[in-house]
Amino acid sequence: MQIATWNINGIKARLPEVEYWLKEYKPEIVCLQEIKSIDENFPREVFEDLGYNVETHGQKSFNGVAILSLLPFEEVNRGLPGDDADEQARFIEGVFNGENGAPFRVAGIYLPNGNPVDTPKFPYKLGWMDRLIDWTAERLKLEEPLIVAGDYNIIPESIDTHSHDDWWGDALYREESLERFRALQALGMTDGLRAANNEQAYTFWDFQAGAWRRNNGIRIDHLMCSAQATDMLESVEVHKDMRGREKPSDHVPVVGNFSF
DNA sequence: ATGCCTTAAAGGTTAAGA
Repeated sequence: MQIATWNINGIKARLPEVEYWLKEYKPEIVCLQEIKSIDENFPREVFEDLGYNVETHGQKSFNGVAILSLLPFEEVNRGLPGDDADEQARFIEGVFNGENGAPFRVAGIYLPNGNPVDTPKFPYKLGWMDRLIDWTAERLKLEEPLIVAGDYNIIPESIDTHSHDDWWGDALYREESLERFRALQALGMTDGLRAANNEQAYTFWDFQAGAWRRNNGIRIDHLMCSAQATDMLESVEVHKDMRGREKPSDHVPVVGNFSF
């Protein structure tokens, strides 16, 4: 089973690319971020025609997440718990039944960027991560396969950037952010690509300054897996080719191949 | 990079992104 995450940077502009990619790879479950659309305007029929069940958590203009699934949803939850005042659409969770009938969970997240760090955006990011840690700790008690997939806006290690010095200090790559990412790992969530392939692979290249041409990328899109999911993880592919196409997103799909 | 592009949504520009 292929479970994927992709920050598409606007469904309206990216629809042809997403459609092409779904037809090419037919992943069972896809978490999309930055749909930049309200639920009513999300082109769900396009995906339903391809056999996907569609659940969205959108908002006007910015953010917004969705899950596309060839499997029926047993349950859907929207919004990261822990702050009723948070109106940003950055979290959606789906529960599915595997081949053996046992449930597994996939959450799609768009973790706040947090820049600039001297503005409220940074404490918002840290608070969001604290809530994600709390939520993850609760879910892990279920001892189910759990995959939290998404744009984490976190560079885990120096190998995940073309330049440690250029990025260190940025909200994506500094102590306060990384200590929370490590807290997720300490709970038992495993970085899928590092565990399965352990290779350098960027998932984002800026639109500006020839970042793609110069391969100035960073790895910020992750498949974090509970022990039960990691046991069934066979490989992780980063679909780098999608960045070189006609109207690309600045992120590329990250796809996990699981044995369930 | 003091945003060097690209997006959405507005509205003849602005805010946001990482």
